[in-house]
Amino acid sequence: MNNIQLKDFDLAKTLQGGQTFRFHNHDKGFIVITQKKIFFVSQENNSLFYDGCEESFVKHYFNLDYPIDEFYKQIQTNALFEDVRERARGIRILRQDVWETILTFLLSQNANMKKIRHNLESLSKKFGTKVHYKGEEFFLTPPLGSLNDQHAIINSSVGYRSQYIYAVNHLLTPLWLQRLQTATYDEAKNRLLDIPGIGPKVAECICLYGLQHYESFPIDVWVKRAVEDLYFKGKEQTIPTIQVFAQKTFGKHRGMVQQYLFEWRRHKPHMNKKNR
DNA sequence: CACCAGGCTGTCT
DNA sequence: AGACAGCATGGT
Repeated sequence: MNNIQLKDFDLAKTLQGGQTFRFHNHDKGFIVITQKKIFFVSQENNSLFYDGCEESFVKHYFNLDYPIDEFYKQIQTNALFEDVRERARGIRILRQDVWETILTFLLSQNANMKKIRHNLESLSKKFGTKVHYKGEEFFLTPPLGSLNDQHAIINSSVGYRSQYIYAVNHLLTPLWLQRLQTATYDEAKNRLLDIPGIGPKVAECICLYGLQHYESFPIDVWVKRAVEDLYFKGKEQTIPTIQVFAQKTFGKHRGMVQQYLFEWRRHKPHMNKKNR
């Protein structure tokens, strides 16, 4: 088994934090599935073990070269609460394939994490390549252009999102994706908003997880509640208000802060159901 | 049974 | 510009 020495990284929090949904527990670690690869990772203290892929891929995918010290310094001084920092310490923004983030977050709207996972598994079983790994059977994430059977999509339990999946699959091209990757944050977001089924929240997720625009700040119900709880005395705010607040308060790398807030709010004891 | 989930679209003010 | 129902499905 190969291994990388690192610090200030938490594999479990990074994988389980709602950025990707295609991983399975395996042997005290995880089997991670993408469009082109399936690999194993586990962590013990400051060692990251991996198998089935190159070291360069692991470093890239888990964003291990991200300037984390600089980020820690910044959040010391920008009014991010101590317990949020401690709860989410070690999280990184994954560097995922753009198409995979488009597919993933089209399937994420008005669903919970378990449902999103189910949606992706279901589509992968129908359209993804079957692979065998460590004695088990898996299906890679369906690539762009492979989701051509509208009836099969409708019958895959993704609900009303099926129409968006079918449409985006033949609307987008490799060239379009390539241009998206060289666009600025504002350009990229606007182009994504032209796609049916992609609104502000999903566009922000794609910009952050698929294009590494750290100034994007996706606001879902959890992040919204986190900001309202911590900075507005629990009083409800509109999403544009929170967007402006985040820009002013959290700076250029507010995408990371967003990930911290999501992690913190989702695990806040006894506050994750009724009565906020 | 009702309500919610990493929301978006169309419609009506 | 803002409010708001409707949307498919699965979980609680």
